[in-house]
Amino acid sequence: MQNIKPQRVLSAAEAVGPQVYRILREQIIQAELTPGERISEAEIAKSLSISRQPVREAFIKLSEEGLVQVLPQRGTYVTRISTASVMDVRFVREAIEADIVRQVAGEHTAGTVRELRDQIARQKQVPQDDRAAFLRLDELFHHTLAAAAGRAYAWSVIESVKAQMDRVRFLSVDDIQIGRLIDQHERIVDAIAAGDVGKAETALRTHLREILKSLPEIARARTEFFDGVA
Amino acid sequence: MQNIKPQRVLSAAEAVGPQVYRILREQIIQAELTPGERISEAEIAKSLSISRQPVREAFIKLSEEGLVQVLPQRGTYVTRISTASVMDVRFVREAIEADIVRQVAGEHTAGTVRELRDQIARQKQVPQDDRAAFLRLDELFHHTLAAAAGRAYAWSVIESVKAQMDRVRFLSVDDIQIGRLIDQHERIVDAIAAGDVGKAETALRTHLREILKSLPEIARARTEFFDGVA
DNA sequence: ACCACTTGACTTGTATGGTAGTAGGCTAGT
DNA sequence: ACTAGCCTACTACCATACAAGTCAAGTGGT
Repeated sequence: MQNIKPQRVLSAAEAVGPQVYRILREQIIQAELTPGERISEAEIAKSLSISRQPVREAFIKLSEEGLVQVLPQRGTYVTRISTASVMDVRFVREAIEADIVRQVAGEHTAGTVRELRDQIARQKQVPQDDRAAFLRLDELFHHTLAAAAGRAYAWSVIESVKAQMDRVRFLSVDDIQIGRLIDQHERIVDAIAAGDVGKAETALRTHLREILKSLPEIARARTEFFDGVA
Repeated sequence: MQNIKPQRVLSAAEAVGPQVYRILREQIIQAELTPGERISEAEIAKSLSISRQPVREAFIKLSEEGLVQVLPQRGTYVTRISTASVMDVRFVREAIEADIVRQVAGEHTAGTVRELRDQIARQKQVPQDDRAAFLRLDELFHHTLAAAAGRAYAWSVIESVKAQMDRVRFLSVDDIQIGRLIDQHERIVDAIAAGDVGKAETALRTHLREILKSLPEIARARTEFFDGVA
């Protein structure tokens, strides 16, 4: 007798734990699981028709990323966003990407410049209100920079770290900003094309500091998502 | 030779999983668990008189750090050191620490300079053959720099990443080097004391590139610890 | 001699049971 | 009415049982 399962959302090809991790991570970043919310192993396991063990492993990984807080024998909670930790993450990201972009500018190949300019063109076509789409393209842009420098590992470090930043970016409300961010992308690529290492670096650092400007405003507007220690 | 008594080596105050992780991590870095060696959940669980579950969680974390490779239904192996991944990690570390030392030099306080010089004095007192002792002091030195910049989080990222480098450093054979490393420490601190941001940065970058000089030699001398793709 | 196949002892992955600890509501006692 | 203390329901953590895959040695047939 075939056991007809209610359309399994999880792939059988991969271990279940990592899949649960990715699902929850996505939901936290997109604020579907709201900061402060309590989540439980048993509940999520039940909703996915799996056991508690893989869920537990996902919780552990999320807690290492600072997305949830596990209190033994008490419960697990989605962390509130901390402005301090966002700035910490941003610092690390800027440091790594600064060296990446220096390298790209130093060995600038025509191919990558063309690719980057192409991406910028696509960024401009994104409708003003579709923030998620722009964020995906922004992600791709930075990833492409890392790939062009042959720094796949460095990018993986950034990825594992930048979730805290992404949560904030997802909350951003003012769509006007997108235009400015694209301008900054253009400045970065221009510097790379010109082979101007210093200018490329400062352009990138400026770009990644943009979040600092909007952060206080967002924290004020969405106090329920942030922790108290401003 | 069966080791320790059934007496519990693990603390009851902390969860068992993280403790196992730290134990195994230390053993891998110090090459007590040799590259290529096969380890099993059940075996380690038995030797520590615990169940497989915490060991499994430790394995997962080690695999994320690239210290072991988990092959489902086949086994778990201590990874061989890859020169490529050592260089990848080094790149990330240099990028982060460069920005840290820039910051420290920019806001140089007399207290930290004194502390750092004090540490250098202690480094000089380490006997030539006690490499482990020097490595501890070197670790402390870099950690102090990060702390002085108020970058505890950035340091935690470095720590979670630098295991691959530490494995190599532990294999270093020539004790002569230690003197040179201490000289480099002094140059870094001198630049910080002088408030010379640029000089401090280049001094640190030079310092962290030192490993690149010895790496090929070590890889040649200990081929059994390294993977083939040189 | 050689090869297809079986078998069984491994491995990690998942499920489930048991334990200690916490939190908050409820009861019993004042 | 009020409070101390128990009680229940819940939690994460650990242990144990089961499932599924891998691999190599062994077996029987050709």
